[in-house]
Amino acid sequence: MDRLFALVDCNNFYASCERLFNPKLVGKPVVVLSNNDGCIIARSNEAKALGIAMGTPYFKCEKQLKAWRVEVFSSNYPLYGDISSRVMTLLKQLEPDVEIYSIDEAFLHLNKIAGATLADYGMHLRKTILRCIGIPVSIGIGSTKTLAKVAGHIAKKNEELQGVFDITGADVDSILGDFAVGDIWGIGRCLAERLRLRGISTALDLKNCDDAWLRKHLSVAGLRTAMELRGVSCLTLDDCPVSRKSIASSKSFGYQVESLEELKEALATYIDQAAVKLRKQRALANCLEIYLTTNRFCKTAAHYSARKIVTFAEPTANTTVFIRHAIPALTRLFRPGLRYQKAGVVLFGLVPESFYQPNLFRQRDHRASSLMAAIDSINGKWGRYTIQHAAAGFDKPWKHRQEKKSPAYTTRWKELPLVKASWPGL
DNA sequence: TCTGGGGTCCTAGGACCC
DNA sequence: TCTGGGGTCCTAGGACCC
Repeated sequence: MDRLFALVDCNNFYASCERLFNPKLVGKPVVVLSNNDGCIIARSNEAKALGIAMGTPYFKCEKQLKAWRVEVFSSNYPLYGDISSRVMTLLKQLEPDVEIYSIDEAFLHLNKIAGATLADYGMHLRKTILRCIGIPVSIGIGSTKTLAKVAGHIAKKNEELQGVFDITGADVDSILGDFAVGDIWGIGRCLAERLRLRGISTALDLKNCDDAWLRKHLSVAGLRTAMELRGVSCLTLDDCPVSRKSIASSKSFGYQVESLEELKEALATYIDQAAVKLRKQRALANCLEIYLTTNRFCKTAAHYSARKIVTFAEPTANTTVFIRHAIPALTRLFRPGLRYQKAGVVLFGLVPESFYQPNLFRQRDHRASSLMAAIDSINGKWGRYTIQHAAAGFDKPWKHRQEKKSPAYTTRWKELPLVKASWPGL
């Protein structure tokens, strides 16, 4: 029996999440901003129809959006994360083999079913998700992941398909001939431009390229993409989640920060966030990288960006150790008189907790891991920052902007949606 | 004034080894 | 004049993804 791939992609996911608990947004143009209310990262169909481009800096289009009466939201990750896990849980109930690819996409394995077309089955999945969760999805079906992605793209763009397209039953070459090379999964802006200069502008052109040429100019990844377009499956369904190889935390500041003290607070806060993720993954880090940067768009001052990697004597998940090593490194990178825009931390060289190798010359500090576990448990119960390192500061004035955030409807008791009912005659 | 954040993979080149 | 060969590991940088 042929195993086929389906890609389930939530339409305009963040904008759709905002609509779930705010039905007055239905039919209206909605956009969602990135962290720090910086750029537009999600748009409803109505917003797309107005010509609002993905990634536009908010400050450049704020007036225009107001004039068009576009509804604008800061990103609300607790909400999107929760809705995403509901969609994924439902998918796993409907199909056994599911790979969660991103917050709004999943790949599935489909089996050919006697008596029903794959498109019919896709339609059934789509309707079930819409009925149970309220999120519209597009579904693409193909013999490889890359072809399923192509099919998903077509399903989304062509209304008459009602959100589902099965490329296996279609004239693949004629579809690929109309499909821009830059829209292929794995071909980004740079490669698309490089290909275009060589006269390769459609997916069909790429599919028909010579293997040796592809290997040389686009590396193994490009060759693999072309193979997948030919129907040769090179990418498998990855249905057990792999542990991360690095954990990062960084954010732009709400204003340009000049003082070392504020940078220290911010960095300690980001370290704290990354360390919590690390411990959740039951892992230890061997290395930590810190970096800070001034505004790269600023034309009046030279851009400064610096980073420093610290390696530990033994892998750890202890926030105190991370902060103790990071602060001196930050102090060395700090240049007075500059206006810093962003700082961040990356924990890497991760190993599972169970792989911990004791240091011959040192005794493991078991009290530290108990302390971390206690802090995580308190913060888990009473909320983030209930207990924290003093180094992370308290007021955090440098924090990023989030001026238009909707409530955490599904993850905070205090922010549950209110339902108002009125009865005639009462 | 104001331009996101968090990941992965691949390659080239240098350092180093025998 | 002519300065090895083969291998590993690490890092930086570039490209991609959502």
